[in-house]
Amino acid sequence: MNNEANEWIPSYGVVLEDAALQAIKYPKNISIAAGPGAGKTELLAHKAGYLIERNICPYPKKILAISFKSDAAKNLQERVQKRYGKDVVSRFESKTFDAFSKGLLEQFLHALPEKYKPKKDYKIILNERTIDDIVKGYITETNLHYHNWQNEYNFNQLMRTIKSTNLPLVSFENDLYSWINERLWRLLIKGKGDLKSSLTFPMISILVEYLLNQNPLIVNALRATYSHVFLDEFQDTTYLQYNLLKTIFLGSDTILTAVGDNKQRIMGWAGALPNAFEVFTIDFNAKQTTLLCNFRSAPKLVYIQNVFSQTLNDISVNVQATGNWNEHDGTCEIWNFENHISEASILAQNISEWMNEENLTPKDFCIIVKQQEKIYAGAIMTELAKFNIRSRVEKDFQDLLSEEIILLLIKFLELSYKEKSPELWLNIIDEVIEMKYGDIEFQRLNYISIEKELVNLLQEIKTCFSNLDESNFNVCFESILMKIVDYLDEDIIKSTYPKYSQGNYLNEQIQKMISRLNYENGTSMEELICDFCGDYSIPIMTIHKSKGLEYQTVIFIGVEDAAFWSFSTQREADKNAFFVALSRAKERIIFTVSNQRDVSRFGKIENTRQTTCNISELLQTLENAGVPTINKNKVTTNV
DNA sequence: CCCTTTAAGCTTTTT
DNA sequence: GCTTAAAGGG
Repeated sequence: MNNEANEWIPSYGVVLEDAALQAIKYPKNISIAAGPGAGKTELLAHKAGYLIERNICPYPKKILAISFKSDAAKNLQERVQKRYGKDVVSRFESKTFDAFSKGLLEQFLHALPEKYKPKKDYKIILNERTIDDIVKGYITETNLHYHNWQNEYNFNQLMRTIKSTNLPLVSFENDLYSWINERLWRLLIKGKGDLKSSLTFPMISILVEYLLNQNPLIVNALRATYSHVFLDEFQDTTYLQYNLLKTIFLGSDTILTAVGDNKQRIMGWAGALPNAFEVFTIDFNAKQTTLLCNFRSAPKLVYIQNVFSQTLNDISVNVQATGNWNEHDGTCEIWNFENHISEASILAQNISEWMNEENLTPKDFCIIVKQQEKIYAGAIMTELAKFNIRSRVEKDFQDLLSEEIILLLIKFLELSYKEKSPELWLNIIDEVIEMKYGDIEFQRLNYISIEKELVNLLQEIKTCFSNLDESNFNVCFESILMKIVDYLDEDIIKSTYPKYSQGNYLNEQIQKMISRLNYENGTSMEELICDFCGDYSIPIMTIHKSKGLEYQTVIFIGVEDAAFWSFSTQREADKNAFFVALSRAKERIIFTVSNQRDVSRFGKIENTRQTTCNISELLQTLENAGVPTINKNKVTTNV
């Protein structure tokens, strides 16, 4: 067996470094520090393949993979499918922490005591601000100690109280927050009048934690279901999530694999544990290992990342650039400007030249800012437009482009102009069969009539689009999308993806999509969809949104005190953020600094460099690694 | 009405 | 840490 295990190699001809192979085969709890570009998704996908193919995760046991973002969860699921196929992926559950706990709550709702049992059709509260109105609108009791309590509590403090609630509920009349909190929980769990039973995701975690503590049999069932658990982006685990993890798996035979990078811990302000890996290693007696390859960045950039990572509060290892590179490949420079106007025009000029000389497309670039995309990238968007280069703030599209219904609609629209793509055709047919005829036996399906219906739909889409009333685009396009929704059947969409049953959510997403389409007279369906998917635009985003992504060229605008305002209080977090931005680039990264910038949102041009937080420490580290600072002030521009 | 104090926004995910 | 609007006091 041991011998056999040593001979195992990853599928698909993928080459993994030794440390990764060891981590895949290690039979106990392990934590893996995987820096930028280390191939963490690939590692987990192959570990899943190894465990299932080798029967180390024996049938009918499963592997559970928990991520924080739905994109990451989906990505991992798809990678396992791609590398190891249906048999492996059918026993691999990749979901987000919230999806996992929501699933548990719904599956075991009956086991909760009546007073903590939400209604079956409870609503999810995403926007916590609405809780303020609920408290003021629905809690009518009076408190002897706080006659005017509605105006005496601090909203953020109340949010913290909710998230640190221990069940069963206790409340003291003379403790304002516990008093409100108890009433709020009861109110939200059961609803009142026209207020439906409603929960936030942190509340779901707390309820599930309580449920499991009260019902050891459910815990045992979970332990028996999952022989292995993968934890992705582990540095971002919150207190609630970690507790739930401990409640379920601590002391069990289930083997845990935690992957992540302390150096990319940028969610601390949102409640991530300060030392998740440390705590995990101790609690679960886990072995620690570190991956040493970077498959993303050119050698010079990896060198700079190594130097920078030594200034971070984490064990520092020298990572090796891996791939088809020459020793001197990679460009990193700091560009200094007098003001944001010259900065924008010089950058746009350079981007245009790079596109022409190196045959790059907009998607090879990314403009990253610390925060407030429209303020920091506003000027460059205008300048790029003068070169006929499109750019867009990706935030407005990212959420929409990860909505299941939007992805479905896009697929149908794509098929209406890509008639000769058998891959897309089969993919859609598969999906339609699963959604509409999932419970019908394989042999009894009438493929011919299913295909015929689809052909009819595509024909209708084409006819409708070619007869489009150009002055009334939104209405006409909506009718096209509604044809697809009708074809799939709204009720079936809602039962396949329950989130669309909530309120008007489905329609809202469709309306958002229509409002973001860039139609001018004569735009073809293909151009419309490709544009919507971002094929023609340079993406503009914050560091947080860029995490996990990579680009040939990265432009970081505004390495200035005014942008890194939290640097004096959140030094580590901001340094980590800077490291995340630095490590997005495959071949070239330019950092810009401007003496003046329009950052006030009220049209006041301000000095952005000299305040008290003094971010220049970061630039100094780069200069020490040999990064040149280039003064771009001499160039004359029309201001 | 003017002055001081206080709070919120700034970076965000999740069915 | 900095900016701005809202709220409270005299």
